[in-house]
Amino acid sequence: MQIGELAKQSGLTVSSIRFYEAQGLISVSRQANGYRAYSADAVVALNIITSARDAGFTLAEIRQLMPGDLSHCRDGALVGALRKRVDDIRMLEQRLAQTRLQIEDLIADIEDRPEGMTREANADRVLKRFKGARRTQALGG
Amino acid sequence: MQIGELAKQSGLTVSSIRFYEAQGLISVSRQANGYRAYSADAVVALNIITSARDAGFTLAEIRQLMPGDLSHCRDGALVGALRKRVDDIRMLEQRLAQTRLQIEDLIADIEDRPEGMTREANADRVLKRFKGARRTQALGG
DNA sequence: CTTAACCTTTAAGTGAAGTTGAGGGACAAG
DNA sequence: CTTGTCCCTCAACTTCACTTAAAGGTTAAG
Repeated sequence: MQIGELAKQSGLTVSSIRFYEAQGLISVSRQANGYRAYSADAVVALNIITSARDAGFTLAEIRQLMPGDLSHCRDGALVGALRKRVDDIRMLEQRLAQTRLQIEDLIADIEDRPEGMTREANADRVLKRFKGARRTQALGG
Repeated sequence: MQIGELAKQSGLTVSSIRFYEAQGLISVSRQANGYRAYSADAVVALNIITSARDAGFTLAEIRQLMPGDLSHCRDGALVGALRKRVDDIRMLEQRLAQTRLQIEDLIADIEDRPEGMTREANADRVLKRFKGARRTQALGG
């Protein structure tokens, strides 16, 4: 598969794919003419990258997480790579769940202001809930 | 409250708060000496902005969504956008969970290698399953 | 009156994540 | 052998979300 086809299948632009390669997130072999030659795995890799990015991982973080080439894994190495993938997905899931809970709390706070409560009283009420709920906010890693 | 105090209470920097103001996300009145004068509501507003940003909204989007006055939060645009984001995250979580289960099954399968099968034959067997399993993955979004 | 900790503005700088453009090569169809 | 559509590299540009710097005003304490 050439880069244009991969772009279509992954929904990314050609330039983004080249950019990800330059950043060390993916690697690729070349045809005799210098064109990049991708296997179907590349679509999966790009989908993982996109999901991770959507979940708030930086490209630098994703570079750490991405296994090199799954097809070169043999026996123990393959299981190792798969386990690592499972761990990565678990991390992603945790981050997503946390973000979602934070938003759900926020919606509840916005909507639950009791009738007749002053803005200031509500602000206090909301603040108290925030301080409890928003401890684990930082996305960095 | 002056801007330094608001920065402490919100966990943002003074410069971020001024930046948000310059971007039209918040407004503020002034003391006689020109200093910004914030009410307790500002802390809540900044927490909403931070949550929305963590959820992937750009500042431009947040500017559209932010109610001018917190007491009119029921107006719905903000809550509606937040709910949609929650739905998106839920879908992503489901896909990730499914992918993870597939990989975990696969690991179990590898470790269950039939007696007498060479490691290489097993790797081939597993890789074929892997490619099959990942076809239904659709992590993107 | 000085010092220190606040605050003000405007402008420029930074880092992440790409996008765009220049200048060219590869290759199939007519 | 031109035309068109792919592809290549490399460098510059853009957008977003801030941060930092420069130059100075305000206020309380000693």
